[in-house]
Amino acid sequence: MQIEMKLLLQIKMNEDLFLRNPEHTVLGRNIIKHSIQLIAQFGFEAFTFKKLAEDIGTTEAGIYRYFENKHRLLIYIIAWYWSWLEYQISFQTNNVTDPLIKLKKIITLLATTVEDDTNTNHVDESLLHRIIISEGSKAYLTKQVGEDNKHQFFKPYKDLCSVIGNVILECNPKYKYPRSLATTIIEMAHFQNFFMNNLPSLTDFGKNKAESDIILFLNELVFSSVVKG
Amino acid sequence: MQIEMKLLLQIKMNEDLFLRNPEHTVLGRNIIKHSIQLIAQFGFEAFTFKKLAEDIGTTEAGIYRYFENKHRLLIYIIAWYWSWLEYQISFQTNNVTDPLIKLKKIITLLATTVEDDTNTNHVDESLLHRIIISEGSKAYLTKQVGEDNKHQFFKPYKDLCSVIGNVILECNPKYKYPRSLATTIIEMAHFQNFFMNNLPSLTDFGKNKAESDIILFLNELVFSSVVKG
DNA sequence: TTTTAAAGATAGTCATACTATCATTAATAA
DNA sequence: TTATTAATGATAGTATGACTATCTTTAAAA
Repeated sequence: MQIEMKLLLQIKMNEDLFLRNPEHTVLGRNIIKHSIQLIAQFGFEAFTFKKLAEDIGTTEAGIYRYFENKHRLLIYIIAWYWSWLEYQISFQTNNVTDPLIKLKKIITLLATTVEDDTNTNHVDESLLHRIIISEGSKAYLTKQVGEDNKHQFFKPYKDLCSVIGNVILECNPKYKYPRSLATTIIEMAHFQNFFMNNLPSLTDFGKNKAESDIILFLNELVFSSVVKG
Repeated sequence: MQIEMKLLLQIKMNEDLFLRNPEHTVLGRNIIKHSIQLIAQFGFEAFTFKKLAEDIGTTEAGIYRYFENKHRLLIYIIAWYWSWLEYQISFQTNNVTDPLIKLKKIITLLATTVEDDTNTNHVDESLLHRIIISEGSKAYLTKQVGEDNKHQFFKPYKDLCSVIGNVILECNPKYKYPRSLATTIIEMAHFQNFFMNNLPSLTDFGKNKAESDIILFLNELVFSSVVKG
């Protein structure tokens, strides 16, 4: 018998997002796992707590003990993703001194389809990445955005934006729009992907449908404005 | 008594979007008018045909005679906006020979809060602009995007993208990503506005909250990559 | 062994997204 | 003018979604 050593990555989530911490119980982790699967498969609009409950083999009321409503659950898994991604970025750009290389690496990480991270048991990052692409902006494009923001629900996204903004400033301390450029990179990494696969004539990647082309576009866009005379 | 001359702007809409043409009847025009008001006020999620019917003074069934469901109605008014905007752009850049000036003008038009166009009676473009900002991407960020695309529902958006892409190519025939840059301009003109007003720390416009700053950012972004050595 | 927390089971409320039907009104054609 | 048809009004009804409430069972901790 072999003893397995496994470093489990735990992400600390905003307590206001849930009624009962889903990380702490089997049912809770099942809720996260199956909601990621269902939202990725059917889209957020068609996703209901009833279907989720059936999928898990529990009841609707059981889900409501963890999450107030499906919007909170969406914000939860999306916030989780941004936190995880920020960790990935800090990990993968560790020891990189050249900020230009760092920024390039970040763009690649943002625009590349993620593989499932085996350090997180119940979360399939590859599915989550697809959710971010098609549902990500629905987290904040609501009338409650102000309320949700007061609860700090968007902190992971803001933190990521801030990290990227700082790397941009390292590249060029005089650049005037580090945060707006950061959100542009994040949003466009995902929108161009969505367009490429669903409305290809809105992009220049219709033929190849290659993520690498999106990365080239973003690099060209970012480095022309950040690095110049 | 004075005879008023008024040029009424009529936009030809995709027939598949409606069951009965709303432009042709009083009730139809009321549906458009009031849905724009209600969606702008309460957001698309909270918008229902029942509320719309009550607002107009008709019944739910009455609305269903014009639109299959609220998503089609959303696509309708958004498609209308893109068509109207393309007309505005062609009008306002008419006789401008310098493509750089043309592109600058386009960026300004995209990022500036619209005033109500008195050539369109039942449509309040200023409200529509706010809808585009917070609900615009919900038109296509769905699982039915493929089906809707087959119906050509996104043609006005694509046409606008194509127009802007061509101006970009006029500026620099060698530029490799005219369409992706066009969608980036369009989406960012609206997302930066939304962020500025709702999640300001995601932008560099939090202090002033001025659209003019968004325009400066977009100009800087676009012209650095389009025009260079 | 007692207490408590979590989960299961079931029921019920209210709103939303529709569909169906029949009567009324207004415009148009014979 | 009347007959016909198109649009609307009025009303009802179904299925589903988004919850809330309550009661019982199970499992873990004190």
